Amino acid sequence: MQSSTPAGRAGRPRSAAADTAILAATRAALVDLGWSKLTLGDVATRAGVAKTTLYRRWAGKNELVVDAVAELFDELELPDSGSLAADIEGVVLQFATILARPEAKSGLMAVVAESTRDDALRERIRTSIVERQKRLVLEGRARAEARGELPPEPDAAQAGRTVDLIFDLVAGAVVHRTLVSAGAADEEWVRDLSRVLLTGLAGTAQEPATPT
Amino acid sequence: MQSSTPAGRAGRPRSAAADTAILAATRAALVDLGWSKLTLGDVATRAGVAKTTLYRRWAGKNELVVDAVAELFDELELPDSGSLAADIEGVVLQFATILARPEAKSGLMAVVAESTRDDALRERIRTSIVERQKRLVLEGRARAEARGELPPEPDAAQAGRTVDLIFDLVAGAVVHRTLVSAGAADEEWVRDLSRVLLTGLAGTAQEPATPT
DNA sequence: GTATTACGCTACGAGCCGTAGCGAAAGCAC
DNA sequence: GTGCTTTCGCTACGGCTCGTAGCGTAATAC
Repeated sequence: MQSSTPAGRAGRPRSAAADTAILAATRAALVDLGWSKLTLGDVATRAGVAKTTLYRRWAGKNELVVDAVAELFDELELPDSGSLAADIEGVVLQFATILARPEAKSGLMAVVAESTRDDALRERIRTSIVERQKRLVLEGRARAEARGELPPEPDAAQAGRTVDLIFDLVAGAVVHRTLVSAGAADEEWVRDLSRVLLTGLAGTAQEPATPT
Repeated sequence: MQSSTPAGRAGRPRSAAADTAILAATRAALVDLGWSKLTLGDVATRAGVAKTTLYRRWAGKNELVVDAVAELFDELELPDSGSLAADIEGVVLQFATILARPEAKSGLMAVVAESTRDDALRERIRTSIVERQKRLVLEGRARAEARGELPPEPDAAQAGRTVDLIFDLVAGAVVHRTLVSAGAADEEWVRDLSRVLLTGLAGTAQEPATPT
């Protein structure tokens, strides 16, 4: 591990404590004020740093909030529950729990909205938040195939498309449920969701699961 | 149409032309500037009205953009295509087409983000945009039951939950695909989506393609 | 005609933005 | 230790947008 001066740089190193303080202050400000009323001056005051320090490290409000929110999603893990349905329900519940926090809600959606007009920002969101969680889908599918719950997908292109689709489907559903419908993504809802995902609409009224 | 003076109000009536001009100018400003750089002064100039006129009709940026975006989604219709899969694909493609427009993307997501801290705004979004489209799910399910494609749902509470779930699932998936993954919600993607919805994950590889 | 309301215009204080400039502080190389 | 380099805190600034107040004028109902 290279120390705080990675590449022979001389001079006073940047305070790592300031970084964490700023990101924490950003999340606190998101909770108290929301996206629109959040000002960088206020964040700097909360973090105990000067406003200029903040501008030296982040280009603006968008990038700062992306980094502050990204840390929230790093704790996501795929529980090994023994069945595909339980795996899905477990990880979706984790995701819903994170997304229920006010700093995640207002922050994430706001930067996504901004990213529609800023390709660099969208890439930052994808690499630091979204793409890192796609591993959960891949891992879940691999486990399900090993258990015999899902047939192996021979076509690689089709498999990739399916992974992307599942990811958009699950993440989008939780987001829409939480933010737009303003409903709780609780265990009952997650159970219904996993049932539809596994058996389809026709299977919702019937007895679920019973994998071949 | 009732004239511009609905209930015995005296005095000069509000210009209906100004309303449409303002909403159109708002959408144009969303395309040119996006949400964050959109200013009410600019919208007023584009619409050819005074800034004070704008403030007399809308409380702020949020409410204005909700109304401006809501008009985009009124054209949604459920095509009678003869099968549930085709119905789903048709209406999802319509939704995706609307959401691909820049004024819909940036405007809708931004107000949704704001609504996480403003209950009145979220209600406005739900009543003027979201809830009105839930009829599509209800109508599609009714048609599918009539065709025998879906079993009737005896439990009313369960049926309501399923409708909400399907709505969150479909709308959320299209939004996530379009905005976060930055992929095209084209015919191929929609076909995959409807297949997963109808047959579940296990069915995706077993009965592929179904080439038209 | 008269009352009432909407409209266009101007002007204003307030707040935030993003940057510049300065002196001081904190490490690194020697 | 002595320098060198970079970061830090602080202050100040022009510029922009906000949302409102005030005024005279325009348009309609009675």
